[in-house]
Amino acid sequence: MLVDGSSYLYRAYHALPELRSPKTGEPTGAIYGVLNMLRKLASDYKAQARAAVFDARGGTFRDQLYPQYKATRTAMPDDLSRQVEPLHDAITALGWPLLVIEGVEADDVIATLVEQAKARGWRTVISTGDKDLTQLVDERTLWVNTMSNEKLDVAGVSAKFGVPPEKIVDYLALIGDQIDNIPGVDKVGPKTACKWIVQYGSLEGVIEHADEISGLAGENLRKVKDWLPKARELLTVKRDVPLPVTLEQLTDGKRDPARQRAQYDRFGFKTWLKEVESTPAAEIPPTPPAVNQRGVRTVLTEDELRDVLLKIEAVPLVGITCIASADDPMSARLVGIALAFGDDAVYVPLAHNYAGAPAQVPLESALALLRPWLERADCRKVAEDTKLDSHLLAHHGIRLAGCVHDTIIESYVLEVHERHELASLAQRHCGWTTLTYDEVAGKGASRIPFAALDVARATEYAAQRADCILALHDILHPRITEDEKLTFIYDRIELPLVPVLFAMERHGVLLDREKLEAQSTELGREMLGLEQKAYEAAGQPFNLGSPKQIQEILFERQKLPVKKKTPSGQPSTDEDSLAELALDHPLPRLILEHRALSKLKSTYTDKLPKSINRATGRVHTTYSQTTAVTGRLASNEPNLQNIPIRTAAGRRIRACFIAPPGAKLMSADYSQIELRIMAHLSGDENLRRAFREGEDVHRATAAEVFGVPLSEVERDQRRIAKVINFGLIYGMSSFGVAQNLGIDRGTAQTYIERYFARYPGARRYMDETRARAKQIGYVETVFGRRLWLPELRSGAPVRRQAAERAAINAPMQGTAADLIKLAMIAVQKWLEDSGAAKLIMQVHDELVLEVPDADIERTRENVRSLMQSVAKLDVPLVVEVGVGENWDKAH
DNA sequence: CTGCTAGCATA
DNA sequence: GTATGCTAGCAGA
Repeated sequence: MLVDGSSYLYRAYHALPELRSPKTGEPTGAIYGVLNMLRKLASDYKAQARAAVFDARGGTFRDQLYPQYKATRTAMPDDLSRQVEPLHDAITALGWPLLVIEGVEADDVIATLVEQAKARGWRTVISTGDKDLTQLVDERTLWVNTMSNEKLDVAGVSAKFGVPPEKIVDYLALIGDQIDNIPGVDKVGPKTACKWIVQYGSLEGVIEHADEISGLAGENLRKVKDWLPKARELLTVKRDVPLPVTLEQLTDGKRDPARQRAQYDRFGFKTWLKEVESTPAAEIPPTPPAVNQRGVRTVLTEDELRDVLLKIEAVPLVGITCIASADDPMSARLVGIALAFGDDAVYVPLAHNYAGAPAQVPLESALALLRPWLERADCRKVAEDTKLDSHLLAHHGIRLAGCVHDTIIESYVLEVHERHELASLAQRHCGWTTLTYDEVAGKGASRIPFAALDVARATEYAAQRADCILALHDILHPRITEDEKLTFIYDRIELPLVPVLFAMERHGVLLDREKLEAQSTELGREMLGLEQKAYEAAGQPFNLGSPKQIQEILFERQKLPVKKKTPSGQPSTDEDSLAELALDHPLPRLILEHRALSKLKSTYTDKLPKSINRATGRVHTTYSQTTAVTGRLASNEPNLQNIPIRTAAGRRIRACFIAPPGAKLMSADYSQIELRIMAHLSGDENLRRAFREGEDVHRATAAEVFGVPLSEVERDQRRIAKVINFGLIYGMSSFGVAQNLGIDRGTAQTYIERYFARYPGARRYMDETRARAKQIGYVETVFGRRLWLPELRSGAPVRRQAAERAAINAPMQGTAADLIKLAMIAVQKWLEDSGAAKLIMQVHDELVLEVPDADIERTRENVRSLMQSVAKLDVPLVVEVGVGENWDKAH
């Protein structure tokens, strides 16, 4: 709730009858008017953060931009200026945060806070008498004039002014602002301004077509067209002014009844005075913080634990978090459990083992007591990373159940771009500064195992976490349920996926350790040979793994031409540059070959055997469900989603992913999933037909772009078409396509134009996506997963264009992610009900299963049909399934 | 030991 | 041109 105090100050002063204090004779009308408004707003809207914002005395950056700014405005009448200080006092006594920032106007402060709110996914109400601020309205930002009771959302702004919020500044620039002394076009008022903007799209459009506009207005337009961009700049609110506060700090302060009494008495506000006097200070409820923090205690005996058990069985939802002995989920063990319920937050230490540690409930007896509650599905829990807690408890033989919610996932669904770890969430949503793991356990080398941590300190940390989990859930979950689309993503996709990923991680993948080690040896041998040749070619030995040394040898000693530079201005030695140099010189080729081998050896053949879990003999990656902003999963420690496939040497590594005796690996991958989604989203007839008729889509594209029959498409033509198809998914430019194909920009542009001529629906879709995203501030997948892209409105072209490309790509990449997640849930369900195979990996558009030999045919057909029928798009979904003794042969 | 850059593996 | 994670080298603490 952001109130433009200054706009109301003037309006209240002029609109209300002159009012004076019977006691002191000082003017009070504006004070009364503004306070009255704030009272009304406070009762009309419950806000998580609020501020009354006023202009500061003195100039702003706009005066520098335009010396005549507000030049015609007369000085503030004395009767009004005398009311400013008392009003500010009264506002703070009311408990409202007050903002008066030097050098910028209230408008800019409000705009900046609106941006902050948007970044947090919050809704905002701007209360102001100033129509200029309708430029800030969007799907989550409402404009209200509390004096006239007028409310405008996006549709309201368009209806009132005839132009949408993002065109308001263009519109205002044409009309001008008499009050601020910003001239517009003479004889142009709301009607003409609206007409022109609708006709030419924008202020730029109007200026471009100035010569075509007839009549007096047209003449006047031509006179001032060079001025108009500046007028617009003056009228555009700044959304990024530095502020001394963030939204989290704009919570209601304490009301000060004593000060209120003194003020109201002095001003002669009798009714309010009575109100304050009749409510004893103690009874005035302080505005509650977003949530109450719970009482924290340590549970050290079985009796206490039994007591806790009675309580958690009686409450509808318990916040739970397990404390682990180590970072790696598969080797960590339980050190303690924290629970939050009702007014309590408790920590049950179970394995603190430092000298002098208090006696604790023995792990085994505690788990025996808690097991029924932990394993019961109808004992409802909310955790902050259910998958992690499930692993920890599973090591101790407990199958955690009843995790009906997960705050990390709630945050991911609501605000994918934010950080989701608990400390950030608590700060953002509750305004709480919490202990972090690094703070209590130390970081880096000085980190101590949690089991060595003082129980009191551990309690503070752990119980606080459980407390935050429950509090955050109360804040986040309602925001999901009030939105049908986000509810689907949360309830039907993300939450049910958690146990699927848990099972995959836990089962793990089998590697052929000997084969990998043999490859390491062989790669090392080949690298040595290349090194010798490289030293010879360079005339001296050097480190082939050092870009810096390569740069010295190639560009300083051998004086080879620099093809491109790194972002830091160094001559680049990346693959493209070296490949170009390799055409004329021997050394770059040797470096490239060495690099390729070195990558495979260091990242894969050396590292993968080290990641085999000693206890299980398998590799257990961790899938992060809350990393990728598009909705994809990410895999780490080790990353199993970037195992090589393109080169022969790379495929040998893939061949080291094997099935146990009596089983095979099965790979099921969606064919051209993102292009199919584009065909669906864009509705392009030509593209849809190609997929419906089962054509090779790159070949079909080549036929269209090069105007040849399908059967006569040449290899090179298909290759070019493929690059364009991918470019499309990435929000391509001619520059990117040119770069990729090694052709000039003009030729690339010609290809793209021919493409769009043959697929007009695709072009329309791209344009509409960009425009709509800019208008509403976000893009979404077919299933309603939402990505906010505030940079779409950035003034910096590079950032804005990057956001535009993300806006094009995210719906396609994200819908693909939604689809395969739904498929995983369906496949897992089938496997649990009637299959014998195990899901073991996901690589964005591919699922990998470990299948007993006897079950292969059944599994193949069921997995295929489940994946293909997971959703009904406008084009068929096609899944290709392969089976083999290793991952390479399964393709 | 930590944090950064350059480079490169995947979809 | 989209989205990731990991490694080696290197500089500074």
